[in-house]
Parts: sequence; C-alpha cells; structure tokens
Amino acid sequence: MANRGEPSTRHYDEKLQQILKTSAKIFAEKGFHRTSVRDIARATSMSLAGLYYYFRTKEELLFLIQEQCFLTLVQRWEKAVKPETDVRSRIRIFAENHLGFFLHNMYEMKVMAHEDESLTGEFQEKILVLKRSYVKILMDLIEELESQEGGKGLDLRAATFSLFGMMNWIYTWYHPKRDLPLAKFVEQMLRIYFFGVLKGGKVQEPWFTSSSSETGKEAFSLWQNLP
Amino acid sequence: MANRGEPSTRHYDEKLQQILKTSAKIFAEKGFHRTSVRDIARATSMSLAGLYYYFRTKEELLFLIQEQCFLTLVQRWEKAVKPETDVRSRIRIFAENHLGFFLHNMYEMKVMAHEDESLTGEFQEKILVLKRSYVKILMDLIEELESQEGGKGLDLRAATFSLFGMMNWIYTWYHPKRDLPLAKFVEQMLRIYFFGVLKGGKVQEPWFTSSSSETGKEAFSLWQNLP
Amino acid sequence: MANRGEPSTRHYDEKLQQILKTSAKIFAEKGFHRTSVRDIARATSMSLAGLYYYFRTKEELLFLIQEQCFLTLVQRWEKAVKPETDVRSRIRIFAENHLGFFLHNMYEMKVMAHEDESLTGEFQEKILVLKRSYVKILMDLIEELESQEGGKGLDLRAATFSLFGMMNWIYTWYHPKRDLPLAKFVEQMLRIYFFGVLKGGKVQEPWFTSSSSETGKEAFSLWQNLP
Amino acid sequence: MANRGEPSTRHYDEKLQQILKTSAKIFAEKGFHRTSVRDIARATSMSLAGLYYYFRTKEELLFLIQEQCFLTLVQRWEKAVKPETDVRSRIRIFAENHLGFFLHNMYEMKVMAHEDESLTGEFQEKILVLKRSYVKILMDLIEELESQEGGKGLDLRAATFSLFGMMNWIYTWYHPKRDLPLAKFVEQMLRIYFFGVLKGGKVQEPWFTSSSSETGKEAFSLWQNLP
DNA sequence: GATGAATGAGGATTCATTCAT
DNA sequence: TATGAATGAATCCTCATTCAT
Repeated sequence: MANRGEPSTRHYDEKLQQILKTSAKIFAEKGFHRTSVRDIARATSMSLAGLYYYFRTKEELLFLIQEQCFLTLVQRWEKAVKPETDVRSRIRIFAENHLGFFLHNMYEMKVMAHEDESLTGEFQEKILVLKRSYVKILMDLIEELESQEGGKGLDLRAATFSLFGMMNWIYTWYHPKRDLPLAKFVEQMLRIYFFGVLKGGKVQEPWFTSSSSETGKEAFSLWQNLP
Repeated sequence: MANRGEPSTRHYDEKLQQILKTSAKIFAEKGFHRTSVRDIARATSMSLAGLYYYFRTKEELLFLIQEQCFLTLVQRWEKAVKPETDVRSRIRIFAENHLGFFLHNMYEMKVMAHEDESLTGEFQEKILVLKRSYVKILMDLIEELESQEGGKGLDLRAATFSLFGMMNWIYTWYHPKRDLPLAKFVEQMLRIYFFGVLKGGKVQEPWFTSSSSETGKEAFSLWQNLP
Repeated sequence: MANRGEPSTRHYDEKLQQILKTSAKIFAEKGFHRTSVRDIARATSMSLAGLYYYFRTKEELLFLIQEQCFLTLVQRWEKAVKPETDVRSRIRIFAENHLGFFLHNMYEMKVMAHEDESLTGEFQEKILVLKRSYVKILMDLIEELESQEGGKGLDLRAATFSLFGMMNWIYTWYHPKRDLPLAKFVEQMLRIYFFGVLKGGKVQEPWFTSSSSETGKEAFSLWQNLP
Repeated sequence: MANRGEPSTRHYDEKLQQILKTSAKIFAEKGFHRTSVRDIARATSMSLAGLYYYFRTKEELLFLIQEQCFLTLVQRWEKAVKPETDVRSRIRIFAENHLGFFLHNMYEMKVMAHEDESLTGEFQEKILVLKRSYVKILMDLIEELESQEGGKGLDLRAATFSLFGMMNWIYTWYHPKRDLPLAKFVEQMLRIYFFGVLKGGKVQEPWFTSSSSETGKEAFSLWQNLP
C-alpha cells in the first residue's frame, strides 16, 4: 500500500536512522550546503536515487535530523525532571540534559547549532516552534529563579541566552580528549553560570569603573562603520 | 595601467570597502554558500565580471572580511587597554571591545561567528592564526585572573570559551530594538560572567547534589546513540 | 503459475482495461511524457511494481490504448455501414462513428490525436498501419464521392484531411456543457463539410478575387523567415 | 548595466532569434518534453550554460516561440486586412494569413498547435490571452458573415473551430513536395469551407436520413464506456 | 498477482570564473 | 576599470524499470 511517505516501518525505520546518523556526521563536517547528496550516498553505500526513497529533499533530511534532536531533548528533559521544589536544581538538570545530549551526539549538536538557518519555509517554521518551546523551558526556570531567590535584576533574555550561548558554543572548541569529561565539564559551566568566575563572595556594587560604560549610548560609537 | 596586485589605491580601496560591507551583509543574511557572486553584483550594482577586479575568488572575499575584522578587533583592543594593574578591568575592556564591535557590525560579526569554516586552505590558516592570537589575549587574562585572585579552580579553556560563547552567540538572538542597549548589555553579561546569576554572596561548596553529576563518566551514558 | 504472456485472462483483462482507462485519462490531462508511471500507480491505487505485471513499458501502455481505439473504431464502422448505394450516407456514417467515439471517449481521443508521435519503433509502426487503413476508408469514400457526383476538382488529400482536421481538432475546444450535443454537433459538422458555410446555393466560379491568391507561388513569400 | 533580462540588444537579439528558430525545429521534431536543453545546445553549437544567458527556463523558450508567432500573426493580419465591405473576403484574407504563416514556418506552426499545453502558469496565461484575441478575430468575422448573408443557422463555435481545425491539422499531414502549393492549397480549403465538398447547388433539407441522427441524444450511447 | 526497496541514466538549472573588448 | 558573453563542472532531483520475496 505504502507509496512514498508511509513505507513499511520495520526495515524502513532502521535504515532511515542510519541515514540520519551518517548525514548528520557529514553535515557537521562539511556543512549542509557543501554536502552533496552524492556524498551521503557514498557514505551510506547507497545509490543516489535509492536515498530518495527515504526523504523527499535534502532539506527534509536536515529537518528530520533537527526535529529528532529537539524531540529527544524535550522528551528526556521531561523524564529527568521531577517536580522538585528547588529551581536551581531544575536548571542544573536542564543543563545536564542539554550538554549530555550535545557531548554524546556532537555531530547532531553541530548541525542543530550551525545549520539552523539552512532550513526554509515550512521546515524552518516547524523547527522554530520546537525550538521556541524548548527555549521557553529554560527561560521560565530562570524567571522563576530570579523572582524566587530575590534576583539580581538581570535581563531575562540576556540571562537565558547567555547560558545557551555558553553551552551551544562548545561545538566550536570542545575536544573530548583535550577537555574535561562530561560530568566535570557540566559542573564547571554551571559554576560559572551560577557563581561567576570571580572568587570573592560578596557582590561589589558598583563593581565596574570603566568610564566608557558609564557614558551609555555613545560609549562605543567609535565602532560605527567598520573599519 | 594599474594591474592586479598594484592598482592605484585611492578609488580601489573605497570601492573594495563598499564591496566588503555589502558582501558581509549578504553573507550574513543568506549564508556564504547560498550567496552567489551574482547576488553581490546585484547588490553592489556592479557587473559580475567587474567584481573580479577586486578579488580573485569568492572565498577571498570572505577572507578579506574576516581578516579585516580580526585586525580591527586586535588593533582597537591594543589602543583601548592600558597597562593597568587590575586584571578584572582588562577583561572588562576586552569584552567591551568585543561586544562593542559585534553590536556595531552585526553582519560582520555573524559572518565571523558563522562562516568560520567556509574558508579553506591558506585562507583558513591565516585566519586561524589571527583567531588564535586573539583568543590567547583573553585566555591569558583569565589565567592571570585565576592565579592572581586565588582562583576557583576553573578549567582555563572552559572559562575562556564560556565567555566567548556568551558573547558570540548573541548573533542568534540579539535584536537592537528588543534587547538592552549596548552599555547595559555589556554590564549584564560581565555581571553574569564575573558573579553568576545567583543572588547569594558566598560560594557554597559543594553546591550541587545531583546524583548523576557524582557518578562521573557514566553519568550520561543514556545519551549514547541517538535517539 | 501464470507468467507474463499467458496470464489467466479473466481478472487480467478486467484489471488491464481499468488501467488503460485510467492511464488514458492521465495521459490526456498531463500529456504522455509528463505522466510518470508513479502517477498511474497513484491513480489506480496499485503499487508501482504491480503495474508492470500488465505492461512491459510505459510506451506499451500508450500503444495498447491507441491500438484498442483504432480496432474499436474500425470494428464499429464495419458493423454500422451497410453496402448502401449512397456514398454521401456512408461518409455521414463514418463521421458519426468517428465523432461518436471521440465525444464518448474524450480522453482516449485526446491521446490518439495528441500522443501520436510519442510512440517509437515497432509500436509506432503498428499504429501507423492501423491508422493508414483507417484513413484509407474515408479517403476511398471521398474519392468515390468525387468521381460519382461529378466532383468539384478537389484535391483528394486536402479534402480527406480537412474533414479529419475538423473532427480531430475538437479535443482542443469542445466542452460538453457549452457546445452542441452529439447529434446536432455531427449534423453541423457534416453540413459545413458537405455544403459549406455560405448560404447561397450555386457555386460561384471564380468565387475569389484576392490578388494575392492569383499570384501563385510568390503569394506569401513575405512569410519566409520568421519573424 | 544589463544584468540578465535586459542584455544589450544588438548581438543579443540576433542570437536569440537564431536560438528560437533552432529550438522550434527541435521542439517540432522531438516534442517539447523529449527535447533536452542539451539537444538545443548541440544544435546551436553553444554550451549548455551559455544558452541560459538567453532564457531563464526551457519553458520560457517555448513561450518566446509561441508569443512571437502570435504577435507576428496578428500584426500581419492587421496589415493585410483593409476595411473592405466584403466579409467573405476578409475571412479569406484571414485564412491566407494563417495558412501562409503556417506553411512557411512549419516548425513553429507545429509547436504552436501541438505544444500548446506544455506551458504552465503565467506563460500559459499570457499565451492564452493572445490566442483568445486571435481566435476572436475569426469568430467575429464568421458571426458577421452569418448575420449578414442570412446564415444557415450554424453554431458559431462549431463554425469557427471547424475552420481552425482544418487549418491547424495540416501539420500532421502536409508535405510540401507531395501536396498542393500554397496558393492552390488555400483555395481548396476555402472552397470546402465556403461551399462544401458536394457538387450540387441547392441545400437539401433535411439532407440526412440516418436513423441514428434523428434519435438525438441517445444516438451514440453505444459508445459509452470503451471498448 | 503484488510490492517494498533499489538503481542507472538523464534532466534542468546554477555557479564561479574567464576573456576579449 | 568595467562588462557582455560564454563555459565546465557540479547539484538536486526524477524517472522507468527491476528483482527478491
């Protein structure tokens, strides 16, 4: 019965998973646009045309990879988190989930972080929805943290995306052999995010003295118009 | 007659700058590989062939953009920093410099952060050298901070790239109209980086209690083999 | 086990007929070359591979459609015509047969009229034979008409194909809801063909006065070499 | 200045004309869909990519051919027709124009008559507009003829498209060497159309005696459901 | 009889780049 | 300096067809 789109599931699914895995690797290494479907055919030992039995366009392939990642991410988060009273712990669990996933699926991570904008149209929209709801989880936690622990008057978006930035950027520099193993790594990152890099305990306010920072808007006007 | 390599510099430079600026915008918006030289011709109102007077290949164009950014970045940093005794202040100046540049040249920033790996061969190597020396500046500062202020036993690479991550990631989410203006924005980011998001003053050690974090390496083994 | 060439005929034939009917519709609507075997699979709710039990190639499918049409056309003609003495009546019957078939099987008609040259090799040749013999029927009738009724000195091929042209062209414009019903339609067409559109009875000779027509060969030399 | 779409006109136009002419020939011989752009490249001794300087898609190429034909057809008609009082003469001039064009540009004629439906979207629409206005010219003439000369009660659409059918069908059978030369050919066709093939003068009404014709709607019900 | 899975060949189109002028 | 015209190479994708089951 199945006519492209709903092939029989047993073999199909296994093969598709293998294709997604292999493609993610190549996309991560060469970039989505530099990767030709032929590259994927070669890597999967399939024929060019044979691949198209499993996806309709190269872009759909990218979409499938990203979609699966987000779904997995959210699903594991929901399984890992308990209605604990401690916000801070929940944030920690979120970060553990996020980094754990990323370090164990570095190719997919890279693809998600980097090939974000390679999707267009409906594919882009669908991923955007997933991503927004995923981001909202962390943002809500941080908001709760702010309001609950008294807060330092941090900008919510800045606080949220700073953590995402720290975490997502790792694909550009993290080497398993060179850097800390996962558990320690997570600890370090959360330590920085929660307590900062400075040793001292008390928050010194005003802690900065730069003249430029004080002048507000014009502070960096010299930056206008490169070079 | 001026030929390639030694064109009369007056007009040449101005025009080239305009081309770089325009190209950076398009690269930022469509991505390097999705951008065709025709797109650039259209945007600069030049003929396709005419452009090739100013660069030899599309990749060189990307290189020129990135090179100029790094040179500017380093140059301004050197001008802005004084042999101050305070490490923390120097880090702040570095961040101000970095973010100031990024927010005032968002297209170039995006291109630097995102089209990093689109360079190959010699171009890639040259940029790598520049980038490494730029990263080293911050890394050295943080090392100094660690050793001087007593330190919290942070991993140097993690601490360095966490700050870069926070800063470089902004191209994915920062909207001038929606988010904080530059000066406040820098302040927020440094506050998080220096003191963390938690309110409290004293560092609680051990501050975390997660069982998974304690188990070390195996902690996230469930992540193996997506999905 | 029935194998290709001698399948059990009962089910086979019914199913084949259904496939031919469906294919004719799609060929008519999208054109032979634009139609993929997948389109036919979809429309017949069969699997792609399943179809190939009923025909060996897509071209054979087209051949079968055309062949069946011609055979039917000739067969019904032979059944309808009586050794009447009146040539004119026999021509009328031929036209009724032809148009009756066409209007009742518009998809097949379109395919016959339009996808004529989509056949190649042996298929083409076989259809050509059928077509020639079919055309010959009408041509012979018209020849008989000419010689018998005295004739107007008409060119035989021109007279024959003019009628075919009038009839075959209808697939491009005839709409059942908009145009005359079959019986009246046939009448109109034959009236034009037999008596012309002009009202008058007597043939005016010379009926034309155009100077260009008189100049013979060079008349339309301005047409040479478009535009 | 020119950037695809408005190239400089001198050389461009000549070359484009040559491409159109060559393409029309191939389209006529192999059919539009069977013709690959490579075929055209070969026939024009240009490179595949080089062709795309002159048109954006293969379909546009077909459009250009058809458009030019219709424009030429209308333009020459307007130049040829005089506000003569005689409708019949004007119809004759129309037919002369149409057939003259067709016989002198048989490839283009075939393409117009046969590859009609190969256009889609806007291209199709534009040609449809041209075609409708072209058809309207003849239809108006025939209407005038009907009302003026008294008329035989002919259906307007049937009368109009019968003539078009006779004329347009010639691409399927006309051979310059075998058939009548243009002037005589036009004469024959008009004679049939105006006076019919029957010799006699008077219109016999009712001129037909077929029983089936009299039964009206059900006349050809045997045709239902091929075979 | 029927189908899921696979493939070789070919198709339209785009692109970076060049070169004569 | 600048450009119109041209091109080789590559890209994504579709298609008719097959074959083991």
